[in-house]
Amino acid sequence: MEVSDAVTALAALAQDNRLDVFRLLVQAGPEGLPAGEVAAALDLAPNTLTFHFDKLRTAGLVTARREGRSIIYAARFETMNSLIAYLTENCCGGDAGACAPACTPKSVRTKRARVQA
Amino acid sequence: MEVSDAVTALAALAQDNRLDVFRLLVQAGPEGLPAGEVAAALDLAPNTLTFHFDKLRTAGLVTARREGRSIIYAARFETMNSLIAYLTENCCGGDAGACAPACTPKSVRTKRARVQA
DNA sequence: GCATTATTTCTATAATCGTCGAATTATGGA
DNA sequence: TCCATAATTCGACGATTATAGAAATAATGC
Repeated sequence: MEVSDAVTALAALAQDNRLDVFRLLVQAGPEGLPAGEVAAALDLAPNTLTFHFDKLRTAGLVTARREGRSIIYAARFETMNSLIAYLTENCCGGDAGACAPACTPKSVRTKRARVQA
Repeated sequence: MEVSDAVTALAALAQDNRLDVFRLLVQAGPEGLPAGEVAAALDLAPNTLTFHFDKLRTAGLVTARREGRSIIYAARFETMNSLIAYLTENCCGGDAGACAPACTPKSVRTKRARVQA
């Protein structure tokens, strides 16, 4: 992931409502949610929501597809992966392992020797 | 980590120069770097740099201490950890493991099917 | 075609952002 | 003390942001 891509993704997530939107979409899973449902869940005006969706889509964090009258937005986990990977690398840059522990989520175990640099 | 803290930290990193500053400080390690050295390395005006340091400090991502005439800024890995942990959790919220592969730094292989990046 | 629903586009606005020039504070050395 | 160095504070500026109201577009059913 490029620096500029990281900045774009970070900026997309650096706003209350957008972070809420993204978390909701992550929770919803790969099938996503219609824009209207997101609007209802988070109590956001439809045009405001479009504005935020645009930011997320530009950052590659969500996809949009039409389904009947609705437009379904879904989280793009790949991009989120790349972002976390980027942050992890840059966080651990000089002092490897400093951030590694935090990167072991819930049930998934890697329990491997961390990067040594 | 609270949602608002995450937003603050994300916003702090969501800017080219600030992300560069933070990466430089991470590279420099726990001892940190004098502001002037950062300014020289990234070719930033001292007052502009102060502005950015303030954002990073407010987000808890860096610390500042005076040493003679210089003020030494250092990355706070702890906060970065919390941020990555927060993102990892919220990224994998509905679909645990979806982001796990990305959290394995550099040379560590999981040899599990991984989400395409 | 017309009405309804779902979402976007357009226009406007207050607030915040990133940068700059100039002045100011703080420290150390002659 | 006076001077040079290091960083901050202040005031200003154009640019971007987040939101809102009104109108426009797209899809569906009658």
